[in-house]
Amino acid sequence: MAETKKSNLALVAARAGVSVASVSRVLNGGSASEQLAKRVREAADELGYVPDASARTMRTGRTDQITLAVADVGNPVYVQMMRTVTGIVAKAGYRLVVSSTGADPKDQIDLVRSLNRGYADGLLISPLRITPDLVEALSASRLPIVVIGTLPPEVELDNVRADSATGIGLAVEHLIAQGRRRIALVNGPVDTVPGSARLAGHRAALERFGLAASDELEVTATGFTYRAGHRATARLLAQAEPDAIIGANDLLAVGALKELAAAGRRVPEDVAVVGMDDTDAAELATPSLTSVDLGSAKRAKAAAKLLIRRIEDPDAPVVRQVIAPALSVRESTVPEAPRA
Amino acid sequence: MAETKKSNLALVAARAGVSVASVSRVLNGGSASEQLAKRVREAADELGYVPDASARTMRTGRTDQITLAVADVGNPVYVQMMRTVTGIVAKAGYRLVVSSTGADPKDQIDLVRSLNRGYADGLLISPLRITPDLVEALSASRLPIVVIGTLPPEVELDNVRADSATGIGLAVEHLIAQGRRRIALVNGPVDTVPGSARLAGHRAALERFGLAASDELEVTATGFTYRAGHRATARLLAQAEPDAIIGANDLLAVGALKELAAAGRRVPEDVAVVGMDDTDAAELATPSLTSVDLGSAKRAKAAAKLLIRRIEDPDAPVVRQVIAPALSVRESTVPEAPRA
DNA sequence: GGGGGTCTTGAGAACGTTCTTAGGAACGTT
DNA sequence: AACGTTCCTAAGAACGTTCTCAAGACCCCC
Repeated sequence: MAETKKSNLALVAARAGVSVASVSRVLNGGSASEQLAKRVREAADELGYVPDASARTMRTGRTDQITLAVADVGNPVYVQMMRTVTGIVAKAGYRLVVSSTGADPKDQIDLVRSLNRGYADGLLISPLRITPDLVEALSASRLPIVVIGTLPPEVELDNVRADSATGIGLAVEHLIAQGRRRIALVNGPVDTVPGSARLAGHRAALERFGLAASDELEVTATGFTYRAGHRATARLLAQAEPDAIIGANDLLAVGALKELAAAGRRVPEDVAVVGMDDTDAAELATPSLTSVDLGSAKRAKAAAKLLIRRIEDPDAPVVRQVIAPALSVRESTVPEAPRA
Repeated sequence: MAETKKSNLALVAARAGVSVASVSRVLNGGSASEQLAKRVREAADELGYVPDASARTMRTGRTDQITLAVADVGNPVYVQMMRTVTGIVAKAGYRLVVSSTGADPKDQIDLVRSLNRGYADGLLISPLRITPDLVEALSASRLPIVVIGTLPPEVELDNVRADSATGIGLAVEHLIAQGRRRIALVNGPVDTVPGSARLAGHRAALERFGLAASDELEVTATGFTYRAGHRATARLLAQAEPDAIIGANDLLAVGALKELAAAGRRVPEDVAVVGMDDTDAAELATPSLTSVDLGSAKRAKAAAKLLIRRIEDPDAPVVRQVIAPALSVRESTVPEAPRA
């Protein structure tokens, strides 16, 4: 069947002895006589015809693609989101393309701008840092956009966010129930969206339960990575004697586990550890990691649905959703945790 | 500046009082008088002009995009590849889009076919399973393609592969040097490219060192995941008494670590464990995992360069590269492994 | 048997860009 | 003063598709 040469509607039409319009109609399921349809399909097969995406896009204004922008493909929480989103958009007839932007807001701005060239019908973005420039670029974009993460309240964009504060509250409550009192936070950079939210959440939770927050119990890692968590925990142990550590995400918490082991502290007997995001890394860790499920899969799902709605109805009212957190208890906080 | 309405070259040209051709020339760096260039740029700014990607693509035949198809975004080895590739293609002026296909060859075939519609200028693909249909689709594609992974020898495609057999040889050699004799393999599905290669490599290595290969020491997990490794190792321990376990990738090996801990075996004292791919997961594990570096970063880099070359010179001779493995020794095989 | 309807098909415009071709102005040379 | 060069700019075709519009064929019913 398939010829090697690139073919187009005109060639197919010529071969079938019909007009270009008819070929297009047949191939797109329009009405046509059985006889003509058969001739067209045969000709298309023989020529190995494949429609050209850019020509179709130019004509229709649609790409049937949705872009998911993630800051760090190495973070398992984004992996979870990718998996969820892929399924949802595929069901609605869109292809998902993933764009890894890096942590720099400049790259994200470039991406948002470039999408205005018409690479995709919509954008799902979960920015690590929200700068005024980024907000400006997002707002100015012609493209339907749904932001996963917290936005300034005045921004008129569909938005699904986690509730870090409540999530940390769950962790603190659980730790206090286990008799812990010196509950430290190994945070990521505080100029990021999750970093600032988790710092505030930590302080609020301690206060709520009548524990004094102290600078000693808060350390800031250089990123949301395993290695950064490792180093930051070393600093923490040099300056304080926590009996519990909350990592601002699972990777940081795993880094803390590592450093605690190296420092000869037993987990959870000497120090309990809690992660956040409840990703595969939490289950995979030794001991397995109690983790705050911030609903990454639910967030991704809600965001994807919101985006599809927005694409189909650009004038729909702006929706802002908050996903409630939950706690997954594992070995790192209770000696006799249930095993899978 | 930016108007909200979508604009095009004709609008810019009208506003600047010049022809469409001149606007295009100015914006693409062609020669033009300073005066005209200035008028054009001002008009473009005022209208918030953004060129349309599909129109440009239709005219030029280029998208300046490269697609990377990965079977499983959750596998850290692909994360490593994505990171590497992003940098290389960006330097050459391409945008990278990642497509997550799932393990089903059918999805991969769909992707390859759809790319013939002109979504990208080239494809980087690392198939888990190579079926005749997939080979057929890859060969029939008009698009420049580089395959990361082993291909049937008759396929005329640029290709970069790992050397699993030698890699497993390194692991076995190292384990034997540590006094191990009953060296088991926790493999992934054997109908996959890496699965079959690693099974063959295991048998060859045992034979080479004068150890008898036995079915008891080989178990096959349902996938290359942490959970599958966990379960498969449980089966292994029920049927044999290994003093060393090689996981066909790091996730399987981490699963083995977990199961060994649950079964009360000490690592590395009772059982040594080696992973493959040398990903972040190996360093993150407790104890940290000795792992065979199959050169995923190097492979990705070489493949990206090959693809760019192929795009720029479609008639270049077919290149097949093999990346040599290396062993990263950590705590899971030697009691006193060096710590980072 | 004629009028009005439905159904099938084709011609051609349009989407927004790039690039070829060629016209005209300015300038230098003979 | 005529001619050749060079530079700048404009006109218009082309990429491949979809979709509107109109024309023709056919059928039904009064």
